[in-house]
Amino acid sequence: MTDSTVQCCDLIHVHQDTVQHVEKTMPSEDALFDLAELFKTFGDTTRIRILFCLFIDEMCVCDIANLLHMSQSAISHQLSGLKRLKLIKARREGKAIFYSLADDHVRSIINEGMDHVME
Amino acid sequence: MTDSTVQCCDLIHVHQDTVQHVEKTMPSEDALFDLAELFKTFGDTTRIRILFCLFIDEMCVCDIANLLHMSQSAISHQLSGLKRLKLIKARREGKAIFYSLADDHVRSIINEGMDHVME
DNA sequence: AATACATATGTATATATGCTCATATGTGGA
DNA sequence: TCCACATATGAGCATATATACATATGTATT
Repeated sequence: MTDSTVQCCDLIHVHQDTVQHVEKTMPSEDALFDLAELFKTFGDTTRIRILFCLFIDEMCVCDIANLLHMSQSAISHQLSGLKRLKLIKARREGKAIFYSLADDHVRSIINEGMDHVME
Repeated sequence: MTDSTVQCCDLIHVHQDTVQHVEKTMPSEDALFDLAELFKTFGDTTRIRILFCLFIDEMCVCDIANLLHMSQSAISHQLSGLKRLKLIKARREGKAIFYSLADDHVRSIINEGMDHVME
């Protein structure tokens, strides 16, 4: 029994080739962290609703707050997180700051999830 | 100014047609909840790593626990959540219970996310 | 410069969540 | 039936997080 063979369940279910295959295809710790952070971001109805708003058009903070019936602070905090992950971008116009989707990848990920939920 | 026109930012940025478009395309509360729950599930490195294991082959609980160097209890708890969302399915074989992906949709959602993270 | 407005941000709090530990359930063998 | 093994599950704890509240920052107008 080698290091990469896992002994468990009284039998050896996971053999060396499977273990190696898993270890080869398992993303790096960094990639796993980023991936989890991305999905975690989509894992909140407020953020998803914000993104659905931006699917239609760019909007300023109070536009979104009004549309979603939420406080300016709550929306601003969430926008800050979305911006940190580069899912949205900001554009200043006078006193207002308009947010829009950074790229269409966001849309396709969420649509992919929606397809699964709706089926 | 009608009900569906939002007054904010001293100017009316969001006009009636935009508001209506958003309200039309915004999924129902139930759909938003399910969607968030789905992404929330992918938003944890343990669960993502479990799914990456099952991408390769079906595995029993202690297989996964060994591979991921985690406790049986922790893995079992997470598998329970994944099963509740019908992302994985279980098959009993004697004392062991083998888990596998419920469908390939899971794979495509995660791959879509991975594409975004990796670019 | 002073004020008003739009947004950002720090802090606090309530809730959610992931893991551990202990224990229960289910299965097969002696 | 008794025991060992694989898994499931309930409770508790530590951490993470979403929002509210208060306040700071940045911009335009007068």
